[in-house]
Amino acid sequence: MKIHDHQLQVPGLRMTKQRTEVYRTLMENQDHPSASQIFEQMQDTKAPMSLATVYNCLEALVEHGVVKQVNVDREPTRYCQNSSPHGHFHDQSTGTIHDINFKQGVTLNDFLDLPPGTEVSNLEITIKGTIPKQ
Amino acid sequence: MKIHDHQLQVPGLRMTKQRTEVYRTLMENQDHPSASQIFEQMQDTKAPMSLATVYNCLEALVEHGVVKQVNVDREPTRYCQNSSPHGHFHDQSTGTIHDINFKQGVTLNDFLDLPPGTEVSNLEITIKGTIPKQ
DNA sequence: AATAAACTTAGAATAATTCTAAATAAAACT
DNA sequence: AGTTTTATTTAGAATTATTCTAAGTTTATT
Repeated sequence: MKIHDHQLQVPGLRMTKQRTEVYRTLMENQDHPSASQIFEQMQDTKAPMSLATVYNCLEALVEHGVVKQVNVDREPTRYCQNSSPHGHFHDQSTGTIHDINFKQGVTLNDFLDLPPGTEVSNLEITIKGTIPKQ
Repeated sequence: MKIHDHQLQVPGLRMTKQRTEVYRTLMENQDHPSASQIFEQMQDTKAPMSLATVYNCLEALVEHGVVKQVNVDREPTRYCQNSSPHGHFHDQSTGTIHDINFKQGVTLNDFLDLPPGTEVSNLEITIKGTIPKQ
Protein backbone atom coordinates (compact mmCIF):
# COMPACT_ATOMS: atom_id res chain seq x y z
CA MET A 1 0.00 0.00 0.00
CA LYS A 2 1.46 3.30 -1.03
CA ILE A 3 2.02 5.86 1.61
CA HIS A 4 0.82 8.79 -0.42
CA ASP A 5 -2.57 7.09 -0.60
CA HIS A 6 -3.00 8.42 2.88
CA GLN A 7 -1.42 11.80 2.60
CA LEU A 8 -3.89 13.83 4.52
CA GLN A 9 -4.66 17.49 4.04
CA VAL A 10 -6.94 19.08 6.59
CA PRO A 11 -7.24 22.81 7.11
CA GLY A 12 -5.89 23.76 10.52
CA LEU A 13 -4.24 20.40 11.15
CA ARG A 14 -0.49 20.43 10.87
CA MET A 15 0.52 17.07 9.53
CA THR A 16 3.65 16.30 11.46
CA LYS A 17 5.68 13.17 10.90
CA GLN A 18 4.05 11.56 13.93
CA ARG A 19 0.48 12.42 12.99
CA THR A 20 1.05 11.11 9.51
CA GLU A 21 2.39 7.86 10.88
CA VAL A 22 -0.46 7.40 13.34
CA TYR A 23 -2.98 8.06 10.62
CA ARG A 24 -1.29 5.68 8.24
CA THR A 25 -1.17 2.94 10.85
CA LEU A 26 -4.86 3.39 11.54
CA MET A 27 -5.71 3.24 7.84
CA GLU A 28 -3.80 0.01 7.41
CA ASN A 29 -5.46 -1.52 10.42
CA GLN A 30 -9.14 -2.06 9.73
CA ASP A 31 -9.90 -3.48 13.14
CA HIS A 32 -10.54 -0.41 15.28
CA PRO A 33 -7.33 -0.55 17.31
CA SER A 34 -6.79 1.09 20.67
CA ALA A 35 -4.15 3.73 21.31
CA SER A 36 -1.75 1.24 22.81
CA GLN A 37 -2.24 -1.19 19.94
CA ILE A 38 -1.28 1.56 17.54
CA PHE A 39 1.63 2.41 19.79
CA GLU A 40 2.85 -1.19 19.77
CA GLN A 41 2.64 -1.46 16.00
CA MET A 42 4.88 1.52 15.67
CA GLN A 43 7.52 0.23 18.03
CA ASP A 44 8.58 -2.20 15.32
CA THR A 45 9.14 0.49 12.73
CA LYS A 46 12.08 2.81 12.24
CA ALA A 47 10.00 5.64 13.69
CA PRO A 48 9.02 4.61 17.20
CA MET A 49 7.18 7.23 19.16
CA SER A 50 6.03 7.79 22.68
CA LEU A 51 2.63 6.64 23.88
CA ALA A 52 1.76 10.17 24.89
CA THR A 53 2.33 11.26 21.33
CA VAL A 54 0.03 8.56 20.02
CA TYR A 55 -2.66 9.91 22.33
CA ASN A 56 -1.91 13.48 21.28
CA CYS A 57 -2.01 12.63 17.60
CA LEU A 58 -5.24 10.69 17.86
CA GLU A 59 -6.79 13.55 19.78
CA ALA A 60 -5.80 16.01 17.07
CA LEU A 61 -7.16 13.74 14.35
CA VAL A 62 -10.44 13.24 16.22
CA GLU A 63 -10.81 16.97 16.83
CA HIS A 64 -10.49 17.59 13.13
CA GLY A 65 -13.08 14.98 12.27
CA VAL A 66 -10.70 12.71 10.41
CA VAL A 67 -10.93 9.87 12.89
CA LYS A 68 -13.70 8.65 15.17
CA GLN A 69 -13.57 7.34 18.70
CA VAL A 70 -15.44 4.20 19.61
CA ASN A 71 -16.21 3.47 23.21
CA VAL A 72 -17.61 0.13 24.23
CA ASP A 73 -18.33 -0.29 27.90
CA ARG A 74 -15.22 0.44 29.94
CA GLU A 75 -12.82 -1.02 27.45
CA PRO A 76 -10.00 1.16 26.16
CA THR A 77 -11.14 3.67 23.55
CA ARG A 78 -10.74 2.41 20.03
CA TYR A 79 -10.25 4.43 16.89
CA CYS A 80 -11.97 4.28 13.55
CA GLN A 81 -10.67 5.52 10.22
CA ASN A 82 -14.18 5.83 8.80
CA SER A 83 -15.16 9.43 9.37
CA SER A 84 -18.59 9.26 7.75
CA PRO A 85 -21.70 8.74 9.91
CA HIS A 86 -22.13 5.13 10.90
CA GLY A 87 -22.70 2.84 13.87
CA HIS A 88 -20.71 0.02 15.36
CA PHE A 89 -21.38 -3.62 15.97
CA HIS A 90 -19.39 -5.20 18.77
CA ASP A 91 -19.15 -8.93 18.25
CA GLN A 92 -19.10 -10.38 21.74
CA SER A 93 -17.70 -13.72 20.70
CA THR A 94 -14.65 -12.32 18.93
CA GLY A 95 -14.33 -8.86 20.45
CA THR A 96 -14.11 -7.30 17.01
CA ILE A 97 -15.92 -4.16 15.98
CA HIS A 98 -17.57 -3.73 12.60
CA ASP A 99 -18.95 -0.60 11.05
CA ILE A 100 -22.68 -0.55 10.39
CA ASN A 101 -24.20 1.84 7.91
CA PHE A 102 -27.51 3.56 8.25
CA LYS A 103 -30.25 2.78 5.79
CA GLN A 104 -30.41 5.22 2.93
CA GLY A 105 -32.32 8.37 3.71
CA VAL A 106 -32.97 7.66 7.36
CA THR A 107 -32.78 10.57 9.80
CA LEU A 108 -32.61 10.55 13.56
CA ASN A 109 -36.16 11.75 13.95
CA ASP A 110 -37.39 8.74 12.03
CA PHE A 111 -36.64 6.45 14.93
CA LEU A 112 -36.04 8.60 18.00
CA ASP A 113 -38.34 10.90 19.97
CA LEU A 114 -35.95 13.83 20.18
CA PRO A 115 -37.01 16.92 22.13
CA PRO A 116 -37.81 19.73 19.72
CA GLY A 117 -34.91 22.04 19.03
CA THR A 118 -32.25 19.48 19.80
CA GLU A 119 -28.96 20.16 18.11
CA VAL A 120 -27.00 17.00 17.61
CA SER A 121 -23.25 17.23 17.50
CA ASN A 122 -22.46 13.57 17.79
CA LEU A 123 -24.31 10.31 17.41
CA GLU A 124 -23.01 7.07 18.74
CA ILE A 125 -24.79 3.83 18.10
CA THR A 126 -23.20 0.71 19.42
CA ILE A 127 -24.78 -2.68 19.18
CA LYS A 128 -23.48 -5.65 21.06
CA GLY A 129 -24.29 -9.17 20.02
CA THR A 130 -23.15 -12.13 18.00
CA ILE A 131 -23.23 -13.23 14.38
CA PRO A 132 -23.79 -16.98 14.53
CA LYS A 133 -21.71 -18.95 12.03
CA GLN A 134 -23.90 -21.00 9.75
CA MET B 1 -41.28 9.07 48.67
CA LYS B 2 -42.09 5.83 50.41
CA ILE B 3 -39.47 3.20 50.63
CA HIS B 4 -41.73 0.31 49.79
CA ASP B 5 -42.42 1.94 46.45
CA HIS B 6 -39.10 0.53 45.44
CA GLN B 7 -39.17 -2.83 47.07
CA LEU B 8 -37.70 -4.91 44.34
CA GLN B 9 -38.36 -8.57 43.67
CA VAL B 10 -36.24 -10.22 41.02
CA PRO B 11 -35.81 -13.97 40.67
CA GLY B 12 -32.26 -14.97 41.50
CA LEU B 13 -31.32 -11.61 42.98
CA ARG B 14 -30.99 -11.58 46.71
CA MET B 15 -32.10 -8.18 47.92
CA THR B 16 -29.67 -7.40 50.68
CA LYS B 17 -29.85 -4.25 52.75
CA GLN B 18 -27.13 -2.69 50.62
CA ARG B 19 -28.63 -3.59 47.27
CA THR B 20 -31.96 -2.23 48.38
CA GLU B 21 -30.35 1.03 49.45
CA VAL B 22 -28.39 1.41 46.24
CA TYR B 23 -31.48 0.76 44.18
CA ARG B 24 -33.54 3.18 46.22
CA THR B 25 -30.91 5.88 45.88
CA LEU B 26 -30.82 5.38 42.14
CA MET B 27 -34.62 5.57 41.91
CA GLU B 28 -34.69 8.81 43.83
CA ASN B 29 -31.98 10.31 41.68
CA GLN B 30 -33.28 10.83 38.17
CA ASP B 31 -30.01 12.18 36.89
CA HIS B 32 -28.04 9.10 35.92
CA PRO B 33 -25.51 9.23 38.75
CA SER B 34 -22.12 7.56 38.76
CA ALA B 35 -21.10 4.93 41.28
CA SER B 36 -19.20 7.41 43.39
CA GLN B 37 -22.09 9.88 43.35
CA ILE B 38 -24.33 7.17 44.70
CA PHE B 39 -21.64 6.32 47.22
CA GLU B 40 -21.43 9.92 48.38
CA GLN B 41 -25.17 10.26 48.77
CA MET B 42 -25.17 7.30 51.08
CA GLN B 43 -22.40 8.58 53.28
CA ASP B 44 -24.83 11.07 54.72
CA THR B 45 -27.36 8.44 55.73
CA LYS B 46 -27.39 6.15 58.74
CA ALA B 47 -26.31 3.28 56.51
CA PRO B 48 -23.02 4.27 54.95
CA MET B 49 -21.42 1.58 52.84
CA SER B 50 -18.13 0.98 51.13
CA LEU B 51 -17.48 2.07 47.58
CA ALA B 52 -16.66 -1.50 46.60
CA THR B 53 -20.11 -2.52 47.74
CA VAL B 54 -21.73 0.18 45.65
CA TYR B 55 -19.92 -1.23 42.65
CA ASN B 56 -20.87 -4.77 43.59
CA CYS B 57 -24.51 -3.88 44.07
CA LEU B 58 -24.75 -1.98 40.82
CA GLU B 59 -23.12 -4.88 39.01
CA ALA B 60 -25.67 -7.30 40.44
CA LEU B 61 -28.54 -5.00 39.51
CA VAL B 62 -27.23 -4.57 35.98
CA GLU B 63 -26.73 -8.30 35.55
CA HIS B 64 -30.33 -8.88 36.46
CA GLY B 65 -31.56 -6.27 34.03
CA VAL B 66 -32.98 -3.95 36.65
CA VAL B 67 -30.55 -1.15 35.98
CA LYS B 68 -28.72 0.02 32.88
CA GLN B 69 -25.21 1.29 32.44
CA VAL B 70 -24.59 4.41 30.42
CA ASN B 71 -21.14 5.12 29.10
CA VAL B 72 -20.35 8.46 27.53
CA ASP B 73 -16.84 8.85 26.23
CA ARG B 74 -14.33 8.12 28.95
CA GLU B 75 -16.40 9.58 31.74
CA PRO B 76 -17.24 7.42 34.73
CA THR B 77 -20.00 4.93 34.02
CA ARG B 78 -23.41 6.22 34.99
CA TYR B 79 -26.45 4.24 35.98
CA CYS B 80 -30.03 4.42 34.80
CA GLN B 81 -33.10 3.21 36.64
CA ASN B 82 -35.06 2.90 33.41
CA SER B 83 -34.69 -0.72 32.38
CA SER B 84 -36.83 -0.55 29.24
CA PRO B 85 -35.21 -0.06 25.83
CA HIS B 86 -34.27 3.55 25.22
CA GLY B 87 -31.42 5.82 24.17
CA HIS B 88 -29.60 8.63 25.90
CA PHE B 89 -29.08 12.27 25.14
CA HIS B 90 -25.99 13.83 26.64
CA ASP B 91 -26.44 17.56 26.95
CA GLN B 92 -22.98 18.98 26.45
CA SER B 93 -23.77 22.34 27.98
CA THR B 94 -25.03 20.95 31.29
CA GLY B 95 -23.50 17.49 31.37
CA THR B 96 -26.86 15.94 32.14
CA ILE B 97 -28.18 12.81 30.52
CA HIS B 98 -31.80 12.41 29.44
CA ASP B 99 -33.57 9.28 28.31
CA ILE B 100 -34.82 9.24 24.75
CA ASN B 101 -37.53 6.87 23.65
CA PHE B 102 -37.74 5.14 20.33
CA LYS B 103 -40.61 5.94 18.03
CA GLN B 104 -43.47 3.50 18.32
CA GLY B 105 -43.02 0.33 16.33
CA VAL B 106 -39.53 1.04 15.07
CA THR B 107 -37.11 -1.87 14.85
CA LEU B 108 -33.35 -1.87 14.42
CA ASN B 109 -33.55 -3.05 10.84
CA ASP B 110 -35.64 -0.03 9.95
CA PHE B 111 -32.66 2.24 10.21
CA LEU B 112 -29.52 0.09 10.28
CA ASP B 113 -27.98 -2.20 7.68
CA LEU B 114 -27.39 -5.14 9.99
CA PRO B 115 -25.62 -8.22 8.63
CA PRO B 116 -28.17 -11.02 8.21
CA GLY B 117 -28.36 -13.36 11.18
CA THR B 118 -27.16 -10.80 13.68
CA GLU B 119 -28.31 -11.52 17.20
CA VAL B 120 -28.47 -8.36 19.23
CA SER B 121 -27.98 -8.60 22.96
CA ASN B 122 -27.56 -4.95 23.71
CA LEU B 123 -28.21 -1.68 21.98
CA GLU B 124 -26.69 1.55 23.06
CA ILE B 125 -27.60 4.82 21.43
CA THR B 126 -26.00 7.93 22.78
CA ILE B 127 -26.47 11.31 21.25
CA LYS B 128 -24.39 14.28 22.23
CA GLY B 129 -25.53 17.80 21.62
CA THR B 130 -27.32 20.78 23.04
CA ILE B 131 -30.90 21.89 23.56
CA PRO B 132 -30.83 25.64 23.01
CA LYS B 133 -32.94 27.61 25.49
CA GLN B 134 -35.56 29.66 23.78
C1' DA C 1 -26.73 -25.45 65.85
C1' DA C 2 -23.17 -26.45 62.28
C1' DT C 3 -21.65 -25.92 57.65
C1' DA C 4 -21.59 -23.88 53.34
C1' DA C 5 -22.39 -20.24 50.22
C1' DA C 6 -22.97 -15.49 49.22
C1' DC C 7 -22.13 -10.78 50.45
C1' DT C 8 -19.59 -6.80 52.39
C1' DT C 9 -15.52 -4.37 53.37
C1' DA C 10 -10.97 -1.72 53.62
C1' DG C 11 -7.32 -1.17 51.39
C1' DA C 12 -4.11 -2.54 47.75
C1' DA C 13 -3.53 -3.17 42.85
C1' DT C 14 -4.45 -2.23 38.04
C1' DA C 15 -4.57 0.19 33.84
C1' DA C 16 -6.11 3.70 30.65
C1' DT C 17 -5.44 8.21 30.25
C1' DT C 18 -3.80 12.86 31.36
C1' DC C 19 -0.47 15.99 33.13
C1' DT C 20 4.13 18.21 33.67
C1' DA C 21 8.05 20.35 32.39
C1' DA C 22 11.83 20.11 29.44
C1' DA C 23 13.49 19.41 24.65
C1' DT C 24 12.65 19.85 19.83
C1' DA C 25 10.61 21.42 15.66
C1' DA C 26 8.11 24.43 12.86
C1' DA C 27 6.14 29.01 11.79
C1' DA C 28 6.20 34.00 11.93
C1' DC C 29 8.66 38.07 12.07
C1' DT C 30 12.35 41.27 11.42
C1' DA D 1 19.00 34.16 7.18
C1' DG D 2 18.65 34.69 12.10
C1' DT D 3 15.66 35.51 16.04
C1' DT D 4 11.44 35.12 18.47
C1' DT D 5 7.16 32.89 19.14
C1' DT D 6 4.25 29.06 18.98
C1' DA D 7 3.16 24.25 18.54
C1' DT D 8 4.62 19.51 19.12
C1' DT D 9 7.00 15.64 21.12
C1' DT D 10 8.68 13.18 24.96
C1' DA D 11 9.62 10.41 29.34
C1' DG D 12 8.01 9.77 33.29
C1' DA D 13 4.99 11.04 37.11
C1' DA D 14 0.27 11.63 38.50
C1' DT D 15 -4.57 10.74 38.27
C1' DT D 16 -8.65 8.10 38.70
C1' DA D 17 -12.28 4.84 37.78
C1' DT D 18 -12.54 0.34 38.59
C1' DT D 19 -11.20 -4.34 40.07
C1' DC D 20 -8.99 -7.46 43.12
C1' DT D 21 -7.78 -9.66 47.60
C1' DA D 22 -8.41 -11.69 51.66
C1' DA D 23 -10.67 -11.35 55.91
C1' DG D 24 -14.95 -10.63 58.29
C1' DT D 25 -20.09 -10.90 58.26
C1' DT D 26 -24.49 -12.33 56.92
C1' DT D 27 -27.68 -15.45 55.03
C1' DA D 28 -29.15 -19.95 53.51
C1' DT D 29 -28.85 -24.99 53.95
C1' DT D 30 -28.07 -29.26 56.08
